[in-house]
Amino acid sequence: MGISVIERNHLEVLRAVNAGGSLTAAAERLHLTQSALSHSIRKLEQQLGTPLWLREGRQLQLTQAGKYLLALANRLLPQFEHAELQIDQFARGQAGTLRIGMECHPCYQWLLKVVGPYLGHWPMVDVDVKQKFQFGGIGALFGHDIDLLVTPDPLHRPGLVFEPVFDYEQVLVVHSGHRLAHNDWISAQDLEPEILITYPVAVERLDVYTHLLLPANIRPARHKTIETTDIMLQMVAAGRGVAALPRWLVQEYQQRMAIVPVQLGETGIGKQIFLGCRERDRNVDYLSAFMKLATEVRWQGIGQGIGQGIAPGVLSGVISDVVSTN
Amino acid sequence: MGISVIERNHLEVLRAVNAGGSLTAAAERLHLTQSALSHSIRKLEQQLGTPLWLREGRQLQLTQAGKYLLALANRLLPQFEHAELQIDQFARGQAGTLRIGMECHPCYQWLLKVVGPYLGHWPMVDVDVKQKFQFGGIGALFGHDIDLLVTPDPLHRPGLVFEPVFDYEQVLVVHSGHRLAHNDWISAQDLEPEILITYPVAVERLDVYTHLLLPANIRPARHKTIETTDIMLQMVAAGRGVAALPRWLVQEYQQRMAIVPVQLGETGIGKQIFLGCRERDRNVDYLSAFMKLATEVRWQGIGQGIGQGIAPGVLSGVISDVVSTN
DNA sequence: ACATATCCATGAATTCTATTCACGTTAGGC
DNA sequence: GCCTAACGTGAATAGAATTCATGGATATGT
Repeated sequence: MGISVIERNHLEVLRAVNAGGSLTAAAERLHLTQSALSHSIRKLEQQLGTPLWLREGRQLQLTQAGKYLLALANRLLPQFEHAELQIDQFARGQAGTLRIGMECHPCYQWLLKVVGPYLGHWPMVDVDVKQKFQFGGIGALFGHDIDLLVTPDPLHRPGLVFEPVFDYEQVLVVHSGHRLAHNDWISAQDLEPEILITYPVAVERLDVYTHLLLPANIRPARHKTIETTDIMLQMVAAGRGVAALPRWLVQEYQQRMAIVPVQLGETGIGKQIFLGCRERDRNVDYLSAFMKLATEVRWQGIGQGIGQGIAPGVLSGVISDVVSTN
Repeated sequence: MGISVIERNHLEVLRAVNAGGSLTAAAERLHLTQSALSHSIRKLEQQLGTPLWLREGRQLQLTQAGKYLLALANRLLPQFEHAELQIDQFARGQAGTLRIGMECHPCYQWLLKVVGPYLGHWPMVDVDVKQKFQFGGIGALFGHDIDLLVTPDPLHRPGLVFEPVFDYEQVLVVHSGHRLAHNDWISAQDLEPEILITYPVAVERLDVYTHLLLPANIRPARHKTIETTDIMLQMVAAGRGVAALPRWLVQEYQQRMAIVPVQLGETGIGKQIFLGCRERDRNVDYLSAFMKLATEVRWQGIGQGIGQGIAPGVLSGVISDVVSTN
């Protein structure tokens, strides 16, 4: 049983040197003398039996072992840091922070409806929403970057649990004066001359494509991507293109914009959104409470939409809370 | 910027106390005095601002914060430990250990054909095969428990890369005197009176079910599960049941056993096996070399089978090398 | 080419931290 | 009620990590 040689400390050093570029800069970051760092590094290298940097002139070049440790540092240090925050919350009598990841753009509006009541029931829990993941939502769950994942693509695997939280219909949104505005439904051919606006994600994740366009082997005249739902709908209302969004979402905006939802395809495109978490976390009370609440909200008005809409002020207020991981 | 308070050290304490049940036992494990532990724990608890254990009489009960840290320890410590081993290998001039995970039972025979040449080309790389995963193969990849995954269910997600490595046909194996032995193909109805032998995995992962039985809503008379391919085929050869396996595998055993492969379903069941790794690792030379070699082996005789079979001795010899994670 | 500013390494001195030792306290078993 | 097993505490000590002072090496600018 070899005793521990790599300490958290060492990982901090690797990260700092990498970030600072030089030993001296790293020392500064760590509130240490350059000398201290030099000593500590030398000792570590001695214990490991291999150098971590090649000293080329006054440049430090990571060796293979060094790169390996740096990767480890980037992986583990965030977990240490988050653990400290979490424990600090425990210490203050709070239950912790629920980090929710979102893989589906328009679900944000739905999430807000759940988060509101949730925060009321669990005053000692903070909620944090993340929307960008280096390794995708699933990776973020496995990597403990988030605790819950809202996604249209569940993945029933050992270690993860998904539950459907709501169903909706994906429809085409067009300007109310649009030639397709009064169609019963839209075919792939109907879209051929159109400008299609979508979120900037891979085509495989866009249902208009997978369910309608790709099977018919048809592409719209143009395909533009826009990040935000609001701007997207502004474009549609201005007659500058068409978009595919959940029906309930369109209905909420319909009050104040000249837009119309139209069924996509002969049978319509049905979608399901899932909420997933790590299996181990199922007995974390404030987490399972969120899942329970989320599944209950399902029956409470999504799809009826109009009248339950959220005031724009509230909406944008909460949106600004969103934290994005690089 | 709060400075680090949780150290690897502390995680070791959490784990040791949990394993030992008492402070004294834990101290023993850590080659420390009980007093040292007590001091160190007190300091940690002070810094965190919350107790990690409730002292109930002479029993230690983990608090919420303590449980949280214990989970962290169980997650992070193995990574530290593996990193130390890996760096030790770097230090000895070795490239490291390639940890291959397997999610498909019969692929083992295929893997052997790749590992042999690979070990020849990369004398400084060790290979380790793992077959059980707490969180499934994907979880093991994300959690850095393995570096490569052999699986029939690839998952194209950001952060992971999969490549097909070989195709094969899944066939029914029956005793050569079996009533179905000379059928052109097998229908779901044909299986109804049979005893079906499979590996002990979920029905959804068995192609006989997903492709044949479930669609027809038919179940075989009995369903037995057996761990090992050899015993499974012994059973089949003894007329005690039928099984579904890759055609090439059956052909290899056919030389020394009275068994016959028969096509499953009218069109046959085609399968593809994939090799996956973390995207970041793609530029690790010895790892990408394995993937390259694996894709090349595809054309070299799998499916022709007979004559290239592996001698039973070699086979079982290597099988015993398999390391299973709890 | 020379001075200069950076940057890293080293050894001895120092400060700080972890560990031990010795003892006290508490809870449960017989 | 006494004995054992287990944890807590304070002072003493052994052992680390950190600093200080310094020197050598390498780029940069004039």
